[in-house]
Amino acid sequence: MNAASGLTARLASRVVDYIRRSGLAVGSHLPEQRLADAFRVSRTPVRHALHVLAGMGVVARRPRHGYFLRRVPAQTPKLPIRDDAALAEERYLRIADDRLAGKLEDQVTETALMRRYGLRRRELQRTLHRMQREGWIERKPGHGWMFATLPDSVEAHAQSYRFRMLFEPAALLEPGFRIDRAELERIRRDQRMLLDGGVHRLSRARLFEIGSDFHETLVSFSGNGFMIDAIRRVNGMRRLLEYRAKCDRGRFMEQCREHLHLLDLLEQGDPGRAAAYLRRHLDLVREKKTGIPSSSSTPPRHAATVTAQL
Amino acid sequence: MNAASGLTARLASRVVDYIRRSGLAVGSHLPEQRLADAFRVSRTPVRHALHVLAGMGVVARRPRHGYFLRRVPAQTPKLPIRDDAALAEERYLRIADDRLAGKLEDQVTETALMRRYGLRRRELQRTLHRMQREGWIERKPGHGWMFATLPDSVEAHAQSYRFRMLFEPAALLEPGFRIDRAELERIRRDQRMLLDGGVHRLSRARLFEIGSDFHETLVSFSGNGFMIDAIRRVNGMRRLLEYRAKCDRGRFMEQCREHLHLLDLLEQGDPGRAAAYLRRHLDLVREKKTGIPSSSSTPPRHAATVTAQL
DNA sequence: CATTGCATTTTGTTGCGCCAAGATACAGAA
DNA sequence: TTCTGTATCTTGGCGCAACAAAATGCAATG
Repeated sequence: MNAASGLTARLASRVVDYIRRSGLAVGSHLPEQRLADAFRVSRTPVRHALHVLAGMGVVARRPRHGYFLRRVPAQTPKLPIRDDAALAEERYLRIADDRLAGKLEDQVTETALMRRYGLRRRELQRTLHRMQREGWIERKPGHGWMFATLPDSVEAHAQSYRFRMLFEPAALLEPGFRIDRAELERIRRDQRMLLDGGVHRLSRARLFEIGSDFHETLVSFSGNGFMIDAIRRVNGMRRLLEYRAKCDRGRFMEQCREHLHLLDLLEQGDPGRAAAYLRRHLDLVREKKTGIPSSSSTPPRHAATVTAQL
Repeated sequence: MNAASGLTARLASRVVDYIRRSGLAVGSHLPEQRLADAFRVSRTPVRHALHVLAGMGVVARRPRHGYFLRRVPAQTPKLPIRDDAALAEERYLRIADDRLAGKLEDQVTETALMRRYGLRRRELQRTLHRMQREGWIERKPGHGWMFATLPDSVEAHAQSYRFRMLFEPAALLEPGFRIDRAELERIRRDQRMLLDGGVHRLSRARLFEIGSDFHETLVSFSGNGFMIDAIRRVNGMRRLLEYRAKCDRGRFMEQCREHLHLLDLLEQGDPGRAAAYLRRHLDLVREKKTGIPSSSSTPPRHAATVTAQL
């Protein structure tokens, strides 16, 4: 059973999800068209997915009758996915690491990179375009690419936190703010897991991911597409910015506790306090990361003037 | 003299700029290598650019001696540019317009669009990818694309202004805030020109552009890359959002006056007041565009709580 | 020796055709 | 009917080759 095409693998996972969610009884019939409609695809890929699941013993096929549920799969939906995204990520990181480690010149050509990393043009281009979007490489006017002088890590960090402090707390106060219980529970579980030893067990990359996801999920509750977009983009640059910063796992646990407290505040239905708390949280992290003391030392006149308009 | 390749055209413009800026005397020699170094390209495209300029009478060629300045070109650097970006924009708008006018189904395939608009795959895909980034179309799992249900125009508008009110005024208070005199004068001239009848003379598209540019330039003074990115993205969606909103040219002139006043405040070196003014300006525009009254009617408790942390 | 003129090499884009994967249509079984 | 099984059509990704554009090297010139 080879890894199948992207879609069939993804569908297989989604079908498993669907089964577990819908609480179907063992023996239930799984009509192809029903699933196809649910997932907005045609029957063909659904059929392939079911074939894969049959191989895993989740469903059984009765010729001329279709597929039937055989056992509700264990918690893990299993991932035999030919993980394109992960491969792309790996390529990205390989180049990013080399660049940040000073192993790549300021100016490079595509073919040189293709040779060096054994990539095909398409793959490389996708990676370069991503970097371009993130603003740390740009095309030269003629041929080749040029790495932008990396924004000074500390200053960029400070900038990102000042930006976040503006809109993340405000996101909690948006008129469209609605908590998605399931999502909230998910990020709460993640944070608990981190406190429960995960901080020391997981890779840095994974820690980044969970942290980013926490804030992204909160902002997504606001329903404000512009803010959601903003937090995504800031998060997209976090890894780059934090690459050289050391990872203080002690401080990280503190952050988790703050995250959990924030969730509690939210659930108590007081978005005002939650927002204020989030703001202080961000300010603390900012101070820790950049060493620049809180802005409360700057004359508060400006801020007061601005917010007086509220 | 055909439109030449993108780079040569762009170079031609830049060379003209360079000539006008450097105040070279008529008759000066323009060594290819010097220009090539200045623009970070090789001599080849520089030579092509000079050839084009020779055709326009800006420079003269003496065989075996190279190119010499013949007359310092008039104010306008002239644009014989085969404007790729503009073509892309046109394609984008053509599809966007049709969609917004309800002429396109919710689900479409690439080839259908290619036929309908006579585009090549590459061109279409670039357009679709842009739309995807902007969040109003997405791939179906299998084949084809699906237009997302457009965010309700009024609500999206309100969201964008709430977002802008958070960070645009704050941009003026960023520690790295530095006014670029030349840029400031440029946008001031633009606004004056609008007041001076431009509002009624120019196309809607051009009005959009000048308005977007005004705010983008202000935010760019902050030096905060995240905020600059944010305003660019918000502006990128403005045209789409305002497509169906009527264009009130009277109100537009009022906006221009406010813009000019804002520039005055900035020049007086009081960013605090400028920020406050900008915030009120945005709030007024928001109210005008969405009909939703100012948020001051909502309990100010939240805002106060948040900003108390400043 | 700096610079042009020209030839050659390198680079990156575009068009085209192929093919796996998805959509669709239809016949037949339950 | 409703659903499966199967055949056929369509879509869109991928690699290759050709081409245009840019870089590079070198001889010739003032």
